[in-house]
Amino acid sequence: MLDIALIRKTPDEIKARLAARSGELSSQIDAVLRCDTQRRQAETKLQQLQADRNRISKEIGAKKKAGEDTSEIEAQVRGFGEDMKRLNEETTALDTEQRDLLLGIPNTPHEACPAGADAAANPEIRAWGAKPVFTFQPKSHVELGEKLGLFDFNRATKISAPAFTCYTGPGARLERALINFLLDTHTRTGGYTEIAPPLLVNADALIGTTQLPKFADQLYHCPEDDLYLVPTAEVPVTNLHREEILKLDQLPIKYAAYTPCFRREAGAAGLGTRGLIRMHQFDKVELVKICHPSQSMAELELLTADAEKILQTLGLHYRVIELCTGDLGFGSAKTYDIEVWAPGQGSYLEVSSCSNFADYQARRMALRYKDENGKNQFCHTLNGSGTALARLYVALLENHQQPDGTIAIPEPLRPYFGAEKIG
RNA sequence: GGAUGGGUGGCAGAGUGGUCGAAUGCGCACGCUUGGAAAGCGUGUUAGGCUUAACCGUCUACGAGGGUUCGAAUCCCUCCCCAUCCGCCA
Repeated sequence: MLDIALIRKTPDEIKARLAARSGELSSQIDAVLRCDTQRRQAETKLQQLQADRNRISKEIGAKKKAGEDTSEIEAQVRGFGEDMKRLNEETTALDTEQRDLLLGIPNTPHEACPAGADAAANPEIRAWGAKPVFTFQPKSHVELGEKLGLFDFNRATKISAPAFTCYTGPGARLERALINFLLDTHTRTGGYTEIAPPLLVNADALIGTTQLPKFADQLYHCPEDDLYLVPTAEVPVTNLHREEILKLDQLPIKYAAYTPCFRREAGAAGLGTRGLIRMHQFDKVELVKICHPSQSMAELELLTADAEKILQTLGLHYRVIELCTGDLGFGSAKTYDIEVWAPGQGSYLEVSSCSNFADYQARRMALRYKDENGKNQFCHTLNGSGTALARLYVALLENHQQPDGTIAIPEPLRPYFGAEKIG
C-alpha cells in the first residue's frame, strides 16, 4: 500500500501519479485523508486520557505504599474508563477503516513508466529471434497434442471440470522435463535459491501480494480452513519474509519456485476455448526478488533477462513489451511482459510478466531491512514468471513441429526429456 | 481428533497486581585497552503510532481478542500457535 505520511504530505502529487492509471482514484485519496485526520484526532485525545490515568495510577500506588488513604483519588480516576473505552473503539475503527481504504488504492506507476490508456499503448521494447518459416500449414498445439497423446481434455473434464487438462505419457514427461529444466537453469546459472512452498495459503499472505481483498473472486477458497489455493508462487514465496526485518547483507534475496497455479478466471476471455492457453490450473516457475530500494530497477532488468534466457535457450522467438500506466497491474510500479510466438495460433502468448512493486507489497506485509544507520526501511519486491509452463508448452509444440507431425525437442531440453523428438 | 505442557526483547531466560518495556546471561554495535587480536572494562542495543525539521516528550504492544481493577506480563474467559505423547496416515 501507499505511505499515508506521503499522501498526507503531497496529496496532489500522489493523485496526479495515480491519474495515469485507469479508474478514478482521487476521491479515494480524499477519503483516506479524511479518515487519517479523524483517526489522529481521536488517537491524540485517547492518549491524553491514558497519560493522565497512568500518572494518577502511579500516584495511587505510591500513596498506598506509604499507607495513605487513596479512596478520593481513586474515585476521581474511575470516571475515565467510559471515555477511554469509547475513544479506544473509535480509534480502532478509524484505524481499520484507514487500512481498508489504503488496501484498495493501487500503486503509483514509476516515473519511467510509459503513459497510455490501455494495452494498445504498450510499447515493444525489443524482440529476439524471428518467426519460423514452415513449408506446410503449422498446426495448433491442440491438434498436435491430441494426435500424439500428450494431453486429454475430455477425460480431465470428466474427472474435474472444463478448462482443466490431464497430461499423459510423453506429454506428462515433457511437462516434468520443462519444470526441471527451468528450475535447474535459474538455480544453477541465475543464482536463485529453490523454494517448494505450500500450495494453500492464508488471507494475510494474499493481502501482502495484493490478491486480496480486491480480487477475491479469482481465487479458489477452502472455507472450512479459510485457506486459498495459490494463484501463483509469488504469494507464498514473497510472503516468506513477511513481518521480518532483514539485515543489509541478506539482500538481495532471489528465489525460484515451481508450483501449480489455480485461478478461477471468472469473466476471463478465452476460457471457453479448448487448449492450454487459459486454464484453471497450470504449472509455473516463478522468480521472486527482495532487494534494496536503490537496486530494484536494475534487478527488474536482470529478472526480465533471466526469463528471456529460457526462451532463447529453447529457440523460441519472442518480444518484450512494457506495460503502459493504464495497463499496469494493481501493485506494480513497472512491468515488462514477455510474449512468445505461437505459429499455430498466429499470435503471441504472454509467458512471463516481470514486475517491480517497489515498496508497495513490502508495506502491506511489513517486510523491512535495517539500513546503514540502523533505521528500518521497507524492502522492494519483484517477481516474474520464469516462465509459465502451459503456454511455453504450446510454443514448444507449435514452433518445433515437423512436416511429419512429430515434435523436435530442442537440444538443451533433451537430457531432461530423454529423447530427441516426440512421435 | 484426544491428553499434557508451553508461548516474554536477535537468542536463552527471570518476573505471579503498582516505581516493569521488562532482571540476568549470550549475541551484536561503538569506545577504551593492544603492535594486532583475544580477554577485560565502559556505553548502547524491540517495534509501531501521535507530536516534531530533529531532539525531547507521550501512547501502545510480554501469542491474539475480550473481561476484572484506579492500575495487568502477572488474575478470569475465548481463540490461535508451538512441543511431547496417543490415535490416524503419505
